[in-house]
Amino acid sequence: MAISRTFDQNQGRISGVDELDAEIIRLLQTDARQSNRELARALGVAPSTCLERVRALTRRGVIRGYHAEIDHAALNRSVQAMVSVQVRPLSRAVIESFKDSVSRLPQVLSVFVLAGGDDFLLHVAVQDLDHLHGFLLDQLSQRREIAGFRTSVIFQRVQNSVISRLPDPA
Amino acid sequence: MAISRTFDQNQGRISGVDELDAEIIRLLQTDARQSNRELARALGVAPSTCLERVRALTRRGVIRGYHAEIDHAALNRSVQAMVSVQVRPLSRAVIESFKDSVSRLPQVLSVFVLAGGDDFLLHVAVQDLDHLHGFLLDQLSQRREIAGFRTSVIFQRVQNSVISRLPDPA
DNA sequence: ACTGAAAATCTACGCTC
DNA sequence: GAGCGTAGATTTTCAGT
Repeated sequence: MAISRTFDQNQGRISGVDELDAEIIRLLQTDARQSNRELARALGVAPSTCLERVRALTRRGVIRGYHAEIDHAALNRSVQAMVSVQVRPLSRAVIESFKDSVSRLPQVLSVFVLAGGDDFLLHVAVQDLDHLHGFLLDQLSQRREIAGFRTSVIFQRVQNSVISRLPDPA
Repeated sequence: MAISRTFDQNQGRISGVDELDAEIIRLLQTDARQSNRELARALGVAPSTCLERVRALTRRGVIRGYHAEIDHAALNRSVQAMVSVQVRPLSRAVIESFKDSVSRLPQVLSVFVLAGGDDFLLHVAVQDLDHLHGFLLDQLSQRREIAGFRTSVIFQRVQNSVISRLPDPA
C-alpha cells in the first residue's frame, strides 16, 4: 500500500505523504494531545478517516511518537551547554563506546556524531554552573579517549516546534 | 497554591514537583497520547486525580505542550548539520536580529545563542548535501553581519527522549 | 472515505478523609 | 486540600456501505 500510494493520491509528491497527511503531521506537531475528533474537524474529514490516516502514518514510521515538552527549570536544569569533543584514536570502536556511554549520562540530552574538526557534540543540561563544571571534570576530563573538548554555555535557544516538509530535491 | 505546595506534600523537594508529578512527567514524555485512564492506572491513582494533576502541571507551566515526533526522511530532510557562526559587531541589536531572522528559515530546526568562541549554533536539516551547500551560500554567506561560520555534518544523533529530574543543587 | 452504533473514555461534581 | 467514585457527555473504534 505504501508503494502504490507513491503515484496515485499524491498531488504530484514522490513520497507517500499527501497534503492531508502533511496537515495531520503539522497539527500533531503543534498539539499531540488534541482529540482525533478535533483533528478531523480541522481537516474537514470524518473522524474515522482521520484515525486511519494517523494509524497509517504511525505504521509507516512517519510518526515516531508523541512527547510532552517539560519546562527545564522544573527538572532542575537551568543551565545548558554545548560541548564539542575530539576523541583519539578515531576508530569505530572508540566512537561507538564513547557515544553509548555519554548518551546514558543523565546530564546529556543529545549526542551528535559529527564530521569535521570535532567528533562529537554533547548537548547537556544541569542544575547550575557548579554542576556543569563538575560534569566536565568528573565525566569528561577523566576519559582517556578524549583528546580535547570545548564548552559553550547556551544563553538562549529558539526552537522551531513545527518542522515542515521541504520540497523534493528534484 | 503553587507557593504553599513548596513545603508540604513534597517529600523534601524544594520545587513543587512531588513523586507522583515526576512519574506523570516521565510517562507523558514517553507517550504523550496515552489516555488519562492508562496514565492513572500506571500510577495507581483514580483517573480524576490524575486529570487534576496533569491540569495543575499544565497550569503551572511545568508541562509546556505535547508534540508528535516525525521521521525526518518523510519531511525531505535526510541531511543535518551544525553551523557555528560568529557575528560582528557583537551588539544586542545584531544578535537579536540575526537570531530572529535565521530562526524563521525553514531549514533551521534550532538556534542556540552561545557564550564563548562562537556566537550562534544553528541546527539545520535539509534535503541533501547540495541543499546544505545552497543554504550556506544563499542564507549565510551573503549576510554582512556574519564574520565567519563553520559547518559540521551530523552523521548520527542519539537523543534522550525522557529527561529526568536532577537532584536539587543544595 | 463516510455513517452509525456500541464500547471506552473523559471530566465535572459531590463526597470522604 | 488532595484524592475518589459516579454519572452524563464526549470520543474512540469498527462494522458495513
